[in-house]
Order: sequence, then C-alpha cells, then structure tokens
Amino acid sequence: MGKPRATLARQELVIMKVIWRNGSATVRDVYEALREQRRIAYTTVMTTMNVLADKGYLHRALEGRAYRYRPALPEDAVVKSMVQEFIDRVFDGASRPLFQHLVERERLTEAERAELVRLIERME
Amino acid sequence: MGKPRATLARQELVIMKVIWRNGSATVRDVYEALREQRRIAYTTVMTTMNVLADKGYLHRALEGRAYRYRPALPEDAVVKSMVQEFIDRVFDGASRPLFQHLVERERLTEAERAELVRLIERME
DNA sequence: TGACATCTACTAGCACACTAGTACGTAATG
DNA sequence: CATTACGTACTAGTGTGCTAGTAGATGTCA
Repeated sequence: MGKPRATLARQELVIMKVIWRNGSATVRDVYEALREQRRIAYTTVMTTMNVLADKGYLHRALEGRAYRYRPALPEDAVVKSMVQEFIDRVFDGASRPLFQHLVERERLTEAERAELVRLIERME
Repeated sequence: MGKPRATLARQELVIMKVIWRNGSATVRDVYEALREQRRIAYTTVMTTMNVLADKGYLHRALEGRAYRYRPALPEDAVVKSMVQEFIDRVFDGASRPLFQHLVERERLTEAERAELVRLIERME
C-alpha cells in the first residue's frame, strides 16, 4: 500500500482530479471522463489507478463486479503538499519569491488586486 | 542542441542554480559545490551538464582543457516558466487558488503581510 | 446456451531521470 | 620518461512514468 509520500505524476494528478470531483469513481468513470479530452486506453487508466492505490492516494472496494475508488486524502491536503514541495525545490523553501513571481506574472486588474489585498488582510 | 522546452528535472535544477549563482562554471566547479551537500560522482555531474547543454539550458565553450558552461537563459525566465507550468498542471491555469494556498500556508506576521500588500499595490 | 460486454491481472515496451563505471587522451610533475 | 591528475566520451544499470496489449473470469442478453 505505501504511505502517501511518493509524488503525484502528471497523469496521476489528472486522474485524481476526476475522482476528487466525483467523490468516488470506477475505472470506467475515469476512462469516460478522460476520453472526452484525449485518446487513452481503458487499461492505461486502470493501471494508473492501481498505481495510485499502491502509492496510498486511493482506496478501493469491490462494488458489484468492479472496484470503486475513493480518495485517501482530500484534494486540498495533496495540493498543499505539492505547493510545499514546489517551493522547496524551486525557491529553497522561501515563499516570498513565489509571491513576487505571481504578482508580476499577470497584469492584475484593480479589482483583482483589491481582492488579493483583502485575502491577505483576512488571514492572521 | 534543442531549444529550451524540455522541463528541468530535480537534479538538473540544482545544477542550474549553482551555475546561475556563479555566472558560469566548469564541471569541476559544480562538482565541488554539490560535494559539499552530498556524495556524488564527478562523471554524474558531467553527464547531467551535458544533458542540460543538449536541452538548450547551457552553452559551453572550451577554455583551456575543460569546458566552461554558461546559462542560456536567466534564472528568472526559467523559474517563471516553471511557475507557469505548475499553475497549469495543478490549478488548471488559475493563479488565484495558488495565492490562497500561499497565504494560508504560513502564519504571516503583521510586517510580512504589510509588505505583501505593498508588493501588490506597487504592481500595475 | 452461446455470443458479447465488462472488468481484472499480468506483461511489456518506450522514454527519461539519475547514477556511475570504463576507456582514453592530455597536461603536469617528479 | 613514468606516474599522477584531470577532463571527456561512451556505455550502462536502475527506477519510474506512461502507454497499451493479452489472457481470463464473470455477468448479460438475445
């Protein structure tokens, strides 16, 4: 099974998003959802979902003929640790430079800027 | 040579940071620097630096007996595209949720919060 | 019941990241 | 000149992410 520490690869994250959105899902559910975006084999989805279960990101339980997969962790927690890992890797743990990049990244409108400030003020 | 589009792997980024910091570097320079942190073989560093040159992140020129490597792009530009890629991958292109995570991530002091606000206000 | 659909397990190939060894050349040094 | 140090090219093994095929079990339906 493995405690959730191995990182989420690109496609794995895509699949996790589908399952988080649905609450739970079968391989077929995810397959259908991905199918709308691009060509992919049913077995590819299945393999990846089993990898996710191995990594500890998904739990599965037999339901009728097929397995139903459920997230082991809420999206928020996983994303949080991904942000942390990114900050560690790219900015050596300092979040300020990331802020800087974000602010510079896009020309914010006055309203967006105001909302951002409000967001910051609200925290403590 | 290849235009710089392939992504920077973890160790590749570590090496790029050393070179950005120094302006330029030989394999030995980088080797010595990494050596301070952990055990690594000289040839490992060399191989990775050549990969970086292949990917277009480094230029190299013979200088005496050894090659001297220089960044093909400034750190800022590379980090910027890494941030962009991260936002696309994790937040489907929306930077607001990342802001949210950052603000929530750490208990900011009053001074830090004020500075952040100043940072935002300064942008246009 | 026999054909078809669904689902799982097992296997496998390709790419790349990471690591380091081997071979070989040249420069320096005693 | 012989040995040592340094540098490069070439080769290779391991891990893992991504992809999909094949085999086989079981359920469904005409």
